[in-house]
Amino acid sequence: MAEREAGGSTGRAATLSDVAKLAGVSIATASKAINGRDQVAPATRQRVMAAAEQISFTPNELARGLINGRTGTVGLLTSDLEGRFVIPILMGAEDAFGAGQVNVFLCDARGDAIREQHHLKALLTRRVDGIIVVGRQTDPRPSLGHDIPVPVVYAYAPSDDPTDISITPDNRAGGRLAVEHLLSCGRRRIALISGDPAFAAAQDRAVGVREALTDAGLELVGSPMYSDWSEHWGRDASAMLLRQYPDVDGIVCGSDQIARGALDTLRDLGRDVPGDVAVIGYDNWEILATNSRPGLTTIDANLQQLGRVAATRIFDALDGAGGAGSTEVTGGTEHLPVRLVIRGSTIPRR
Amino acid sequence: MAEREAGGSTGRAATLSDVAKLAGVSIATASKAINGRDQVAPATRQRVMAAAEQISFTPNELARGLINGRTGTVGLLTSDLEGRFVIPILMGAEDAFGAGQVNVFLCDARGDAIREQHHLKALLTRRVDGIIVVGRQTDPRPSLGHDIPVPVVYAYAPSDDPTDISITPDNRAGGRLAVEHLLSCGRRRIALISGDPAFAAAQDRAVGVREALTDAGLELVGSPMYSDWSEHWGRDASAMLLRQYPDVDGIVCGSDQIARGALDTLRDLGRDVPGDVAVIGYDNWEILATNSRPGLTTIDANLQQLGRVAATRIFDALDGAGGAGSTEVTGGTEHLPVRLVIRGSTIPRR
DNA sequence: GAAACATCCGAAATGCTTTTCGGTACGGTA
DNA sequence: TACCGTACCGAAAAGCATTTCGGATGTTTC
Repeated sequence: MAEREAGGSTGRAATLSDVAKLAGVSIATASKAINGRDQVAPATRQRVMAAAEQISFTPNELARGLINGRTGTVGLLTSDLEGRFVIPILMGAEDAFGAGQVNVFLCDARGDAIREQHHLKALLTRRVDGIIVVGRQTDPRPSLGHDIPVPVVYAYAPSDDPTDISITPDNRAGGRLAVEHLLSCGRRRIALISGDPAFAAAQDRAVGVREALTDAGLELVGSPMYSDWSEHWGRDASAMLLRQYPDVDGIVCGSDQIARGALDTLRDLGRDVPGDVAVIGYDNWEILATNSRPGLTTIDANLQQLGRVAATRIFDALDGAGGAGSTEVTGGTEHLPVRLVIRGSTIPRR
Repeated sequence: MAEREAGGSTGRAATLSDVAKLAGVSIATASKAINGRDQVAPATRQRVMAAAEQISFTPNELARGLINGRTGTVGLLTSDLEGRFVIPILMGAEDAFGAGQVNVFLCDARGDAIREQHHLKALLTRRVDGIIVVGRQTDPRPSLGHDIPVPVVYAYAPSDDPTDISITPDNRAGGRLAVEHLLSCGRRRIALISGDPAFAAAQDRAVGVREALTDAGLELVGSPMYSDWSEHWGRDASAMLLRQYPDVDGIVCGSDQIARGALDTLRDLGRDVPGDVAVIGYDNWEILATNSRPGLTTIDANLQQLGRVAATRIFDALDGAGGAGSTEVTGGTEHLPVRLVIRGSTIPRR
């Protein structure tokens, strides 16, 4: 009886000893042959490789991880329900090394601290090489603490503990970039509509906006308008803005959603974009930015790059800790540059 | 010298033998005590647990997986760049068993078959218990084949091989549901604006729409309008529609994006929604559906449920294959029910 | 007081790969 | 012919947890 191989879908995976037996060598030799170590005669290597191919042998990464202490896996801990931030960051982390070198466990804690602890424990149990914590705001979040046996990197949302390693987009530079672009489009009467003022993102971007205006010898039209990050607010705020300052010719929006709302209102009021008023958003949320009329110029946070850097920091920390050279991985918050994406809402197209 | 424990961030993780030594028992006893097996005196168990707690021991899941052949991990293979489908499916898969029981490797192939193969190989190497393949369309996709040593389930996009296990939302039922809802709102002159007719989703939903209308003794106003899934098309199509059939009182849209475009045009033309015309979308893409004016009634594909079912099928297949009972896991495409989400675009609010 | 029995614990094998180190065979040298 | 070096190969341990089975207690019963 034993077990049938019928479906092929159940056959126990081939092991190295199967390969060795088939090739007529010892397990040790098979291992060396497959992993390209020397100490193996070319003919023998050939034979082993052929055998491995024949029974489609793939080394068991579990056993491998057991030995060398590295699993080549990383845990991504998030509460980003939309996946808006986490997916690009994940792709970046995958890319940091060759494709398939590193695999990522994605864990969604759904904003629940208990669930986050569960996931954390599960990840440690699986011996991930490191953990990337992704928040959905750029406000500092509580640190996971320092009694974790693997490196932890905080991405997007920095840790509130300055000795942790954090990587976050440079919102201030983003604010500057937005204004500088509007200025280069010849705009001089620029207003700011942003989201919830309790968010660091709102504050930081506003600082950048102000700096750039000051540098140009200008001032903001009216005071910055804060409420929430929604399209509704974008619509309402821009209506108010235009009633009070009809000669505004540029609007910096704190998010693409707000910008969408602003575009809506401008249309309703018969203002031409970008002819009368140029509008710039923030986030480069494709679904919003590319479908608006006109397309939305916006600031992209380079999240993929952010993921790449985060993964790199983890393995830097590992190598630093293990090696004798002690490449001292220092904590602190690293601000990554952002990028301007130009579409029709600031520069006429076609 | 040896190595310092200073930071605490480098200390080699505790092993079972550390616990055993500390508790003054053998490794075997420590294992039994921690895993709640009997054959251990209560007092001994206490002692072991305390020791484990003290040095914060977590069992090495790699070693565990090596023994019992199950790793408790699942690979999620996708090309869904947006993460719009894959995130809910992932959450469902995580939920299928208790939190932290199953961890998911998320791999983004970016639409590249080569990269997909790389990821597939990497996942097998890591001895995942199964693989969920998530497409971004409901059109059948090429099967990964049958020479994979673990169960494979195709989610959202079914496999083109009918002997594979596929799980996909019931688009036809969705189409019916949309029309039935409009009918229940008293609409009788209903039109359909959908996306790319080459997509199965477009066709299936249209079939459902027609069926429901026929059942009610009605016909579609005009012929179904197909082009792409964008807001632009939604705007243009609805403008054309209203020019030709000014008395339309209900529009079924093939996606939320199209519906957004339609809402835009209706506004521009001074039609009241839902007073004059009711609009219903498809997908329940929150960012679009909740921010429109009015909020968009739409069909939700229950993706989280889909992920849950997919994960369940994998472990069913595993148990079926291993067990003697042979719970015969048959292939085929399973259509999961969808759900109506009512907002202001069909029923006046407030 | 001796035999039968239940209880609890530990040595050792298992799963799979890597690595070290000792061993074999062969060609060449004195 | 006796010896040495080289090039290959293999036995065995290590890495960690689980499980089986035999052994060591202590308890009950006749």
